[in-house]
Amino acid sequence: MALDDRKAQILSAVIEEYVKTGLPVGSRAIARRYQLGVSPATIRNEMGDLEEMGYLGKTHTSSGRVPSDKGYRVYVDELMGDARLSQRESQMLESFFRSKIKDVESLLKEAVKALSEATNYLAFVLGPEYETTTIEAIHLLPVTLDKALLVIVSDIGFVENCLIDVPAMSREEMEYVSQMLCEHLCHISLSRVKDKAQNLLKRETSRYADIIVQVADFLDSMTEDSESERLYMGGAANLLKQPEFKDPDRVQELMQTLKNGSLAKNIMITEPPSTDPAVTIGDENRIETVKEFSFVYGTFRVGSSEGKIGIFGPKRMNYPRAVAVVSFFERNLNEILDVTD
Amino acid sequence: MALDDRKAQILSAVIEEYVKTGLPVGSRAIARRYQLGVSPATIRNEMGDLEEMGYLGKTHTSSGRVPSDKGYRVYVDELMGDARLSQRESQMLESFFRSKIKDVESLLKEAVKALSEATNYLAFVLGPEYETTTIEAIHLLPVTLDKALLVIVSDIGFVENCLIDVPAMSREEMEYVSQMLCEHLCHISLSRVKDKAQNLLKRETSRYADIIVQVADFLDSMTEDSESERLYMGGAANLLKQPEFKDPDRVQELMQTLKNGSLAKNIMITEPPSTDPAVTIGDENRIETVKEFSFVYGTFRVGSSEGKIGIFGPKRMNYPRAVAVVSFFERNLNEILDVTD
DNA sequence: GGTTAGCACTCTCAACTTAAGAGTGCTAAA
DNA sequence: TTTAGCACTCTTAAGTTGAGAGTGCTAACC
Repeated sequence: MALDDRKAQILSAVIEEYVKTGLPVGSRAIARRYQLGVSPATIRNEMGDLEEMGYLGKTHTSSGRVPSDKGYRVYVDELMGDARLSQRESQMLESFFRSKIKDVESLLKEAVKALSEATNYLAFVLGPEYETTTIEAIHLLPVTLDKALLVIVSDIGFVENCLIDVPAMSREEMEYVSQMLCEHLCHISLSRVKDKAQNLLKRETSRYADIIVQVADFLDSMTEDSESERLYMGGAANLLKQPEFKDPDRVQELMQTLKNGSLAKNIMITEPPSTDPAVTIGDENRIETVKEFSFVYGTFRVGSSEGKIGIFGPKRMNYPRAVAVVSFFERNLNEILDVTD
Repeated sequence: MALDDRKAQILSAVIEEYVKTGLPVGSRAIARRYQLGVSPATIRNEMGDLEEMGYLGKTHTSSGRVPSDKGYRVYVDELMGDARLSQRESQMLESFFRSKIKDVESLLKEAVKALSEATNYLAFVLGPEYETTTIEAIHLLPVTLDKALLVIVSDIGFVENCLIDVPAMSREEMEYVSQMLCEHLCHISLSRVKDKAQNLLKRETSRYADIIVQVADFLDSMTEDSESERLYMGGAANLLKQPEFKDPDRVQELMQTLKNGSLAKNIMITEPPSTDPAVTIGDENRIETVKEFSFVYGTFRVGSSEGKIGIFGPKRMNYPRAVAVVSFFERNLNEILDVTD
């Protein structure tokens, strides 16, 4: 049985109604609120068909209908229209983007905040992968007699720093060490720079060996905690507003999910349908704990690597709007990161 | 009526029992589980007295007793013993502290994480105040032709950086500008450095004026968002485990409280009883939204200013342990920050 | 006089009952 | 093919009830 026009209309109506209210949708409600020109009984028959085809489900024998994952999928892919941001809203977000360009990291953090507020779901950014980024500059700056500040700038604008111990040395000498480090380690991807540092260490048995060891350690720690550190989240409290979280056990569960990095893992291992922004719905996700949720996310490029920005929320999500907003952020991020690069 | 020995024992017993179970405590339970050598009826009489004195309350006429804020207070001040961390635990935490010394900011973040895990409450650090810290060093580093990295190191080891636009200039010239900035702005507290920058600007009408403006802007933004940025929190999910958060509305409320900075505000305006660590209980707190909670926090000094580290949880808190753990963190933080300074 | 046993009384909580309401599926007629 | 009608199912909220826990009071006890 194919999805004829009327079935499509009814499916859309059920989903939109369900997204709005969170309650199972009955034939009456559809007939009343959507002018389809047929009686509840007819709609009932159609809904029966839709259920048989797997697009709708029931919570119990005599309840209204609830969309299934498959239902959401066909809705997202074929039925729903494009939502557009209001002029006012897109202007506000636009000016936000203009004002927050300080460095990549804080830009991404601010974007998360804005995205979560714009959608009322949890927003996240999965930062660009460290492995493929390269080191742009290394500097050593005097702080006190025996401490120096090591600053590492990557090609994508991330700046990391830490204090290291140094033997007492003159300004010029420190300058020289900086130069030396830069010469050997700059413009090399983070995944390979560690080996380079090792090599450098072998040749250099002088008083700078200790410094090189500390630089290498720091480079290590940069890539090491990348997994969790690269993920920024914001607006978790938004999720609690959803009626699906009336149950405190589920809240617990959700918090666990957020903490242990399932979000990031899921995005990395779930093959999204090839839309942009990508939408993965419920069971399509690969990590068990997020199979009750949906993702909408886009990709942004910065330098030679890429990151993701998107939202995470209940399957019962306003997809047209979610797609529109995420798409907006994706576009703007790409523009800005391209320019400032 | 004074708190004689037996009343004190019974009050302690009620509080400890209530902290354990979260349920109102009856006279039977006390008689059974604590060997006080008297019958439930006697305990009942004593509990009646304790209620009249304001140390205990009831949830309804024929329920067991529940500690009042005043009850907790006298318990914390006079009745509870000192808890000690197990050797194993203090060793683990000790070694954690040794391993995480990278820079002040990440040390504090890690401390929050560890503290929340050790106590199972929400942990927080209120970072040292920016206003009173001074600038230790300013550096300008070339990144690309028309961009430079501005790095500002404060006396307490915080490092902030941002990218700024610069006219094309030689290495030496940039070095010179760095020097110039440092000469005029270093060793001055952040609250006064903005005026200095203004002065500098008046004299300097050359091509560096634009740079100085950007530096001033950045200094501004550093102090500006200090309020919220200085507060690190961790372990919010822990709170959800508490039975008092079975009710989703309260969870909502709590999340709101955490988001809008009530924690920090409360600590700043609430006069704590002069113990160390400080403990403020329920109604003693000044911000309305946290009057159902307790704080246990200590002070650490770093450079010329100070910060707070502590936990936030329900009034029904294991105070002996909370005090022991927070005290441990406080001590260690002070030691480390004193040494690395 | 402090302590205790006994007992009536209060209140909560969980289990059960009930009635209203929403929704379905089926049948038969239009 | 559509629709009206109707019996049936299931949920939900609002009582109802009984068991259990706890109290306060009184009177007896040491």
